[in-house]
Amino acid sequence: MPELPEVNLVVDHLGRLVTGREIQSSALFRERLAPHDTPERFASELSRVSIESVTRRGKFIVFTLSGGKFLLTHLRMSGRFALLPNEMPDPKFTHAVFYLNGDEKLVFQDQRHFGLMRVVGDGGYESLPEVAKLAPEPFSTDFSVKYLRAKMAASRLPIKQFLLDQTKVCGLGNIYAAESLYHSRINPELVANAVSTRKISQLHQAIISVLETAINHASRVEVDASNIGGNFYGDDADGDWMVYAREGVECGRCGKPIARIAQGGRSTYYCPRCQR
DNA sequence: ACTAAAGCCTGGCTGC
DNA sequence: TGCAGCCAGGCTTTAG
Repeated sequence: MPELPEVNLVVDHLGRLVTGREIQSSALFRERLAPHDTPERFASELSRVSIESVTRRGKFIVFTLSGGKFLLTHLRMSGRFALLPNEMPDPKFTHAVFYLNGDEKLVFQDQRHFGLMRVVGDGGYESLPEVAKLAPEPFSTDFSVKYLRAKMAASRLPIKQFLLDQTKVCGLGNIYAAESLYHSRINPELVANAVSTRKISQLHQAIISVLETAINHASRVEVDASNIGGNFYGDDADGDWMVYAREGVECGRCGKPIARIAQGGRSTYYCPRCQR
């Protein structure tokens, strides 16, 4: 489900709700949520520890715990959290529960079972392969035009699919990849290494501004503690999107209907006139 | 080293 | 109303 701005929102709210609190005990109900841990180890590692901070790297959520431990979480398509009173029954699709001080529990729900958790001890999470190979954070100076140009020069993927590769650009998903291409007026089927230097600069700027706009939008949204999923645009709202999920709708710039094509088994939305 | 396709899951929606 | 087929904002693994 979530892309960088949504994960950012989840991290903000979790940080506000659970930073400084103690996890008294934990339970893992679906083993494959945490394939590196047994339910026993998951429960024992995540008991009597406090949550020092909640941060983000790419689309991973990082709980920094006392004792030098971390809990790395990825929401994938449908993962979300809820902070609930202990006496409430666990909601549908609850795969892990963290019982906090104060008679509240943080539950992790995941309808599609794609989400992942991993308990990390010595060595920290940054050296884990799935984290180490991530591209630089899009708001960092490491994510420069020069960096993007070098990565694009080495890829023969259509630019849309290139943008979804978290080792090349991190934080974009299907929505914001399409939006970034719309704003920089690049055809999604254009091969990455064929994009002009000038267009690469525009794309670089578009990625940052599209993510910033969404994060700003998210900051004005109230989140219910019982549904911390980051879906701040609602299920079928247009959001601020110019192309995503707008097939057939007139382009906001030129009036031509937005088109939808399939790329790598995913839908891509774009304006055939503005994005030649 | 890079790319294409299948796979992981469930549920909601559409069209017959 | 039922049912098949499609779709969904992510990522990994396997095969080429």
